Amino acid sequence: MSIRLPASARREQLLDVALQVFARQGYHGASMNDVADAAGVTKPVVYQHFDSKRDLYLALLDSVGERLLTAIYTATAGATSGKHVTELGFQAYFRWVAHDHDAFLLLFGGGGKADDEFNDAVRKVTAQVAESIKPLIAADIDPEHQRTLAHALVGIAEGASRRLVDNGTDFDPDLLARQVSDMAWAGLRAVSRPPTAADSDPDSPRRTRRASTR
Amino acid sequence: MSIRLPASARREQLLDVALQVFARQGYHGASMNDVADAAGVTKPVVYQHFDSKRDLYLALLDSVGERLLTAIYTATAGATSGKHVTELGFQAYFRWVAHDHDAFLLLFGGGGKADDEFNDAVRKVTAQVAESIKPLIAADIDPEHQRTLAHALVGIAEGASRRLVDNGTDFDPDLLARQVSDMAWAGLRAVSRPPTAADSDPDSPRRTRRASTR
DNA sequence: CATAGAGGTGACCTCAGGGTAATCGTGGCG
DNA sequence: CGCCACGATTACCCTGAGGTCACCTCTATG
Repeated sequence: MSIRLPASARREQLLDVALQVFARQGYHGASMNDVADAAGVTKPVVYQHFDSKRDLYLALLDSVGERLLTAIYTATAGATSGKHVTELGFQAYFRWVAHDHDAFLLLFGGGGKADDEFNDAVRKVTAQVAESIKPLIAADIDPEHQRTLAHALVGIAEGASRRLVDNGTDFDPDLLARQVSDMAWAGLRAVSRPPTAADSDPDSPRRTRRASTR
Repeated sequence: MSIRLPASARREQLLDVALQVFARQGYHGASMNDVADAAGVTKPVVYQHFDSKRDLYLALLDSVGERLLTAIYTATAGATSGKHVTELGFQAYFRWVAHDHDAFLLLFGGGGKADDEFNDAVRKVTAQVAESIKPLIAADIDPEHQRTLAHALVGIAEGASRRLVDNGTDFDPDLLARQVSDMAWAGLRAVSRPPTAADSDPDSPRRTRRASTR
């Protein structure tokens, strides 16, 4: 038999272990037995703490999403300028990825289930991140356009992270944040300002900026 | 019994139908019976054309990835400037998403399986897109940094698309491409040029740019 | 019209895996 | 010391789904 643990500790351990297992093997690739084994315990124990596999997985998604969001919120709370917010935000994101590797895989690793409830949990996170980004975007453009750009920025973080995570190489999140936020901030500034001569392209004359995405 | 089709036509139909089914229900959520039913046929027919579920899914990933890549390659072939390439590239991507909705979901919708072979198929696509983007990035920066930015750009397209696809709203891919590529191109230009006074932030003094991500 | 072969089907096998019921063992408390 | 309650286990059920086999049916062709 395994070491006995008080219920609350066991529950925490199960969440920890399940995160690893699901991150590595995906939702379907991981059986409840796998989770139990990884925790050094048998299946019914898992069911004493979580009603179902879904339940366990949702609990994980929530807790993991929460961690990312608070990391970003607290990191950017003390920022003094748009550029500063951008860099600190990316920094928090990449630190989270570097530190909480499995959490990133769980949310964005693609091992999930095509399930409305699961999708919602993930989308809610990205949407909230995007929302926290929106203030950085020039207020004089169409809100729909703003949202598009905000989600594009979230995509930047995801795209840069995924490559490194998939690659398996360790990386310096702070350096990454500088590299990426430099680009992102420059891009953000540009959308609100009239183009300079250097930006224009002789082959595609400047068109008028329309108002809506739809 | 269903309408009889010649083998090649049936195979094409199965690929078509399977794309829809897998895109909507995910790899695990869709059974081979579902695919067969959707094609108006029974399971053994599917197995006459594909050795296994994996086989079918991989065939789909390949064909779908191929479509995206050629769309981008042909679209950007005639471009005359970096900015132009950027816009045409995004345009091709977003048009692909708008037109081949299910293909996007299959590759990036997260309904996949946490499987090395599947991941490789998807990663190969994003890596190739990133590779085609790399020439746009200032050549005077570290190659690893270049790759990071290239993948970040791919992330932009993915992030912007995912929101719209998940949302279910139709969108104008060309408008989207303009909005996004404006930002992206401005960002790309900035990383190669020394920062202007307007870009600097009094609270975070300019640091020296280091060379590597590792 | 007979027949070969391609296209298609119903029924089945097998097994992984989610979930449960009954039981066991042990540590703390009266 | 005895016993209760909580933590854990063994053994099981049962459904869903991947995959296969033997058989059927239609159509083109000589």
